[in-house]
Parts: sequence; C-alpha cells; structure tokens
Amino acid sequence: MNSKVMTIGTVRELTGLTERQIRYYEEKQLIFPDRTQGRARKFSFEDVDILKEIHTKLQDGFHTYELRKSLAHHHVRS
Amino acid sequence: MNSKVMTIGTVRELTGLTERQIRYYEEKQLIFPDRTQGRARKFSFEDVDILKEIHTKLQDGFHTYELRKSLAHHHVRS
DNA sequence: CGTGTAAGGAATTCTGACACG
DNA sequence: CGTGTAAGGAATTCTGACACG
Repeated sequence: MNSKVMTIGTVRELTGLTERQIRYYEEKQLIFPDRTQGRARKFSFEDVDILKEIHTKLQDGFHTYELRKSLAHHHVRS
Repeated sequence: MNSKVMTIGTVRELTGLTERQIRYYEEKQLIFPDRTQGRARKFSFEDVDILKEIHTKLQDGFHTYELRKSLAHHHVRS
C-alpha cells in the first residue's frame, strides 16, 4: 500500500520513533510524505517500513546523507 | 489491510462521505473504528470499503438496521 | 549530526443538540 | 431515518529555535 493515509501520530506508534525523528528524516530527504490542506503530513505503509529501515541503518553507524542514496530505489513514481 | 490507521478526515476523502455520515454509521453499529488516546477514530482500508458499500446500499433503499445483519461477516476478529 | 524540548498558532476531531421530515 | 450545522472544548500537528555535542 503506497497510499499516503496516516498522520504522524500513527506512524509514531507503528515505528516507535518520535515525531522529531520522523520530521528530521523528511527534512533530510529520506521520506516524502504527502500533505493535507492543513499542511499535516500523510504517510503510507511503505513509508513506515522505510522509516524503520532508516533508523536501523542509523544505529548501524550510517548517516542520513549516506542513506539518501541507498533508499533511492524506494521512490516509485506511480 | 485491517489495521486501523486513518483518521476520519482521510476516510472522508477516500469515501466521499461526510464526517457526519461516517459517525452516524458507527453509531448504528455498521463500522467499528478504533480510538486513539485522544478519542479520535481510526479506520482501516477495509472500513473504507465497508463504508462505500453501506452508502451504496442506503441509496438502494435499505436502512441502517437492515445492513447491520448483511455486514456481519465483515467482523473478523484477529 | 541526530534528537530533545518549550512556544504559540493553526487545523482536526469530538460530543450533544437542534433541525427537517 | 439519515444528514446538515453551529458550538465549545480537547487533542494533534506544524514551524522555527535553542540546546547538546
């Protein structure tokens, strides 16, 4: 499911990450949530998986700018 | 996907229904969204399908109390 | 660099009610 | 019966910033 339907609060629960981390990963171009009219972020289940992967990689010593390349294949343009 | 992850606003967009209609169908026991700590409803993609079905049936002349039975098979307890 | 937090505002959602029919 | 709406409150999310290191 690539449809962006979840708010950041739900993603927080599903990933165990904090909102700060999620927003930071977006800032670093690792995830690309949609936005509602009221500028609230909307994520997909795929985003949740990517986020988990990002966090794992970071704990393995990688940096966000390094992950930007390895996560590139996730960007499927529908 | 039966995971309850969407807020009513997303469901509104996905189904084309109003929040009033969605809440009313819940009141009539046709759908069973989860709740967040802050009492906000959370729906699944299956709920979205059921909601569309409910609206179609209503337009076909059925009443909510009649649909309660025909939708019973949807209640899969995980 | 990656993450925590307090700050103030804006958008979202909630409930109970009155309305129509 | 099914749905619209105005009302007030509570919870959510947003951005920019300061902090640590």
